[in-house]
Amino acid sequence: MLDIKFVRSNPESVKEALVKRAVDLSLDEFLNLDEERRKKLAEVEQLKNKRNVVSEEIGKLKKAGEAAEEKILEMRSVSQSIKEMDEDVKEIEVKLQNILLTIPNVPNQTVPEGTDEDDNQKVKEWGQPKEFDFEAKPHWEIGEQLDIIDFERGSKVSGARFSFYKGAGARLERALFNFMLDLHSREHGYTEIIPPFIVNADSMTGTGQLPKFAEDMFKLEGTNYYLIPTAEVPVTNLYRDEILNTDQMPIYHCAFSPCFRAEAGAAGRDTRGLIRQHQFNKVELVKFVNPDNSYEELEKLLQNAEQVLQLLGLPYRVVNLCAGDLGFSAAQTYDIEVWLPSFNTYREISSCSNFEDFQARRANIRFRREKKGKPQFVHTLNGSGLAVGRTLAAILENYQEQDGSISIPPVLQPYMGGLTKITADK
RNA sequence: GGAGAGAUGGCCGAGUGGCUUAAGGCGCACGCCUGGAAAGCGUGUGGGCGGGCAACCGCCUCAAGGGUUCAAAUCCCUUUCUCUCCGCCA
Repeated sequence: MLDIKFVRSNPESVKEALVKRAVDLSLDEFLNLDEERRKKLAEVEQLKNKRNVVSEEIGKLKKAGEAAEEKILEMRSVSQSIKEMDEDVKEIEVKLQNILLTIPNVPNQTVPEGTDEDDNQKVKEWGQPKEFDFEAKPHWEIGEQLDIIDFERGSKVSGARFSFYKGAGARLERALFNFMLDLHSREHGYTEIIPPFIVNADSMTGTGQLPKFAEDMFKLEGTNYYLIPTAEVPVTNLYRDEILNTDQMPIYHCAFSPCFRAEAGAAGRDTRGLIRQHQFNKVELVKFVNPDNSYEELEKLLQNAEQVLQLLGLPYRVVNLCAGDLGFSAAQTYDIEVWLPSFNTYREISSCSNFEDFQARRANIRFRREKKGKPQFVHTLNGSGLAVGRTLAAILENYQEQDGSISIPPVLQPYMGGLTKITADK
């Protein structure tokens, strides 16, 4: 959410940002409502002041045993007017809030212009895509042939975009997220969190999923609960409505969670394999930092996520998302894309963003620079570190051998009980 | 799930319709005192919104939302959360 005072005093910058993002939204209604609200507010506050003053007089008159009927009658009608005007103001405020909640964040200065992913700016490439001297198989075929992933029974038991991990596949998944959590908590200074996997609507609003993206999520029928689409939601909302002390900042959390996504607009896309599932595991990195250095923190966050791929020996590239491809809440985002041989291309495996104070304002997360200073909003950042299912897919594809087996990356072998290879016969 | 009790400022805690612009204490900040410190004394000490260049002024805020009243922390209703007991349960 943008600061209403910022929108009021910088309408041109906001309009420019909307154009840059190719979002069709007129600010004029908002600006008019804002002016109307302030006008009515001044009027009703003046009446309330009168009521406060006169009510006190009535109290004194009554105490002194004097008549106060006339003033009481007058105040009765004043109170009625206040009630009506309060309703008007409230109505305007609801409208303003509804608009404000649907205005996306302003992209930062360095975000490249562009309308879709083709305009994203390549920042770096790491590793060489491996040349296979046989035909590289897609991970779903490998998974089925090794009997470590079962898509068919996933469909039977749940539906499309669900799957079972089995045997060495289940163990590999577990090895991956344990490896990631150990790396981030031991080497990178993140405090580990296991959050609730179900949250309320306030939390979804705090991070920006609601009100605009309700159809992307699973809501539990008859309740106010949602399955989380990422650990970002519960972990960012950890400090909702709190004022943090400077000495506890910056806060780094890493969190494991399953993620649940309705994939409403993705019918027909990535229908096979692990790339686009309704449920997948992810290790998420979340930071709460001082606004002064949030962009340094973004670079460090990106490096922490990249490190996972480097240690796993998976080739990847980093792109700086253009304005048109940027998520609703983000001011800047780097995507990390891993090489998938069967797709013959790079696919997103992590998204690292600085939200500046956009989420902090929605979720009301503040801090004080000095002990007696005014509270101000923190900057929040997060990034996948990494999406576990996609990482597993990347390992199956990049580490496949001609005989159909999979070699286990050395860093994972301790997590696999020393196993170095997954073969069909086991 | 059943029965009951609660929710007041950073913390503890008073307050059952107007003398509360939330008592008192703790904590914190500043000052006095001191060679320095402690103790003591004094002053100050939440958040949001609106107006104003500012000093400052006004409004709102006693879990949240509604209601009664000229006037609500206080009375009524709803919701949320916490605690106790019972039942069930990984």
